[in-house]
Amino acid sequence: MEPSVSVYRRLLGRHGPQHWWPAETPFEVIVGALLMQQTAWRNVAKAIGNLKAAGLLEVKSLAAARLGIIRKHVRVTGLYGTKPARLRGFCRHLIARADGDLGRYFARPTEEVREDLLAQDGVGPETADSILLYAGGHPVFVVDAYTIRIGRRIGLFATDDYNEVQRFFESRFPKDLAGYQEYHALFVTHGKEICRPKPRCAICPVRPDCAFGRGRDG
DNA sequence: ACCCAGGTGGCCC
DNA sequence: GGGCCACATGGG
Repeated sequence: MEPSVSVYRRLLGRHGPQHWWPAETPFEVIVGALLMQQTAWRNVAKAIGNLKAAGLLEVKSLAAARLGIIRKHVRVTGLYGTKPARLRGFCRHLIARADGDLGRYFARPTEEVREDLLAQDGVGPETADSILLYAGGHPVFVVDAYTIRIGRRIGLFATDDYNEVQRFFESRFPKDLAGYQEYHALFVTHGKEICRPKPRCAICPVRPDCAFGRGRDG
């Protein structure tokens, strides 16, 4: 059995369907992806709630808002020296590029949209792919720290290079939107719950209830 | 008082 | 092109 498939099945069996991304609209996915960087989802949820309450969870209003106002709402997610400008800059780009219409923005070949996303300040490979996969409906495999950590520990691959890991999955796992969405979500859920960055000590390096059984990871 | 979080961009070599 | 580092709040 193809390893990437069996790992997927084990994660699914262990955690169940995740139904990601947790957002109401594609625009919320984008805002969430930009705010998510290096913080906990709980804080992103608060920030999104703040923006929504202020009527700023919409392309044009956010594009027109003052940085200080945006900062006030997203401060809880940290890195507020950069996130507000990136958020607003991205919205302005959406307007310039597609009149703020996401359907129109995403209506191009995947690679073209991906290049456009990567050209935006604050949008690296993971953020771009998350947006493509969860907001744009483009089937790209999202790689994140958990994907790399877990994949390496269970011997799926040895690299820690984003593109290599992405190719690993895209060339083995069936190319399917729902499957990609679910797989990435499962990696994150498993990682948050079990796969710690560093072993705390030699005696209890990992949690024992990992879906991959004993061994090194968890 | 640490360590970590679903990264990214800027430096330095 | 790879290897650090700052960015900043909130929670364990």
